[in-house]
Amino acid sequence: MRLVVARCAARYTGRLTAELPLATRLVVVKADGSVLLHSDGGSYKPLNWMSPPCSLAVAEPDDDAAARGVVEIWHVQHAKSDDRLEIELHEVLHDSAHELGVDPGLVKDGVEAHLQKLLAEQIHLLGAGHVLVRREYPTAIGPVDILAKDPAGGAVAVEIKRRGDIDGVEQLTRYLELLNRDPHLTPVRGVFAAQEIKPQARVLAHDRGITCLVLDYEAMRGMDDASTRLF
Amino acid sequence: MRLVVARCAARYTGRLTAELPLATRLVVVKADGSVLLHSDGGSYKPLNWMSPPCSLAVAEPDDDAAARGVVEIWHVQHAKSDDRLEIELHEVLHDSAHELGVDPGLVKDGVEAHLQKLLAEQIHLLGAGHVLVRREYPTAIGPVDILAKDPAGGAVAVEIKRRGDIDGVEQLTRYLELLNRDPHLTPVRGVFAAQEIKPQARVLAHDRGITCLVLDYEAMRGMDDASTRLF
DNA sequence: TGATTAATCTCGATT
DNA sequence: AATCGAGGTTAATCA
Repeated sequence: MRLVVARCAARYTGRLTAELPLATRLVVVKADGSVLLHSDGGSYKPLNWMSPPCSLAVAEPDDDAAARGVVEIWHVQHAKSDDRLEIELHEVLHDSAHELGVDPGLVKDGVEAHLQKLLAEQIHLLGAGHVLVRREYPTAIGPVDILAKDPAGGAVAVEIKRRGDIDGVEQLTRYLELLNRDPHLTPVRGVFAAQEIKPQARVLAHDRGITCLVLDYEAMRGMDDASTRLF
Repeated sequence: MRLVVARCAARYTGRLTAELPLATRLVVVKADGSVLLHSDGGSYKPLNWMSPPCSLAVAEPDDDAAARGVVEIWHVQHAKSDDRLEIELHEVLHDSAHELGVDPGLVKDGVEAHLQKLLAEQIHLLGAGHVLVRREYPTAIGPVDILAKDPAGGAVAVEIKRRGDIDGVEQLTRYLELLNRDPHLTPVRGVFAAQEIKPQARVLAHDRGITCLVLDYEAMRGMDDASTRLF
């Protein structure tokens, strides 16, 4: 990886044409030849970039460009399309190269999946006497996280989220609508379970007759550890 | 902007939880405190990041962390949510800071401008035998996008929009009113050209005797590429 | 200003 | 390989 801080201007042509006026920016050249142009603000999206696979060719400026103060011109050409990025370097303030090696990559911890597993094992958290029917109970619009039965034999559909937001309630509502069309299941009660439930979601859920259940992830994991330790 | 190349591990908690195992990466700290963790591959999206507004606090490792080889711990906390990014630095290979200043930002060449250029080059899209008179044909209330002549020698005024809405038709109507006062031009026919024309605009245009022309940007760009490749 | 939509989207999963 | 859908999306546009 090569890091260059420089006063530069750039032009991109491809899906669209765009220009970057002269300013001081960070230019990152990754091992695969891809290039990122970052300013000192904004979010993670670069001002301009070239995705791999691409090639980088460094050229001397012609007389005209040199007269404008250009020191070097970088031509970054995409390998599979005619997308190109042209960077005019006017003043290089920093230039360093680093060996980074291959990255093991991001490991996403499926807290939501874990919560589902734990709640299935600790189904009594829905209330005493509840019984698990199954996880990932299939419907036409996708599986419901958990289907259970309450002590009276009534069906209970559970939607699990890490953060309980309005769209989670909407999702559960759609499932309930479908499940209630099944004469063997109806009436189906809804439970919206999450580590944290937003006030708006709570109001909407209440309005639709859906029960809210706040899950204590740490406590549930503790229970899980305790039970596995017993056997 | 601060650039750090380091062997590091990271953990994010927020909408989801995710971990980055120990590896050598680029850490970018922008002026607004936002942080990017980049590997030496992939596209412009960082492996992990924190968007502004956020704050960065550097802490000494506790004994346990120090025993694992941690030199420094960075706590990056989002200002408006409980999103947090924790970076454990194990070995700092590079560390430099740079003053970048404010960036003027990306200037996208408007699709509308590009459409005008393309339609001027592919003026036959108005119908066989049409000839370009000029782009940006001046009138008292501003320039008409394109003035052309049809095979019979009649003047054609074209208004180009990305999204054809009612006010675009109104605008073209005003131009036509003015142009038709010129005895050398009148009668001037109107063409309302856009990538997409709203039904209301289409009805109004038809009512005023204005022709609607839907432009296929991709196809027109393809034509442009083909023609430039020939010469 | 909040909602909606497009993006040089990216990224993973599934067909 | 191609397509589909979600994203800690981001960014622009519209009401």
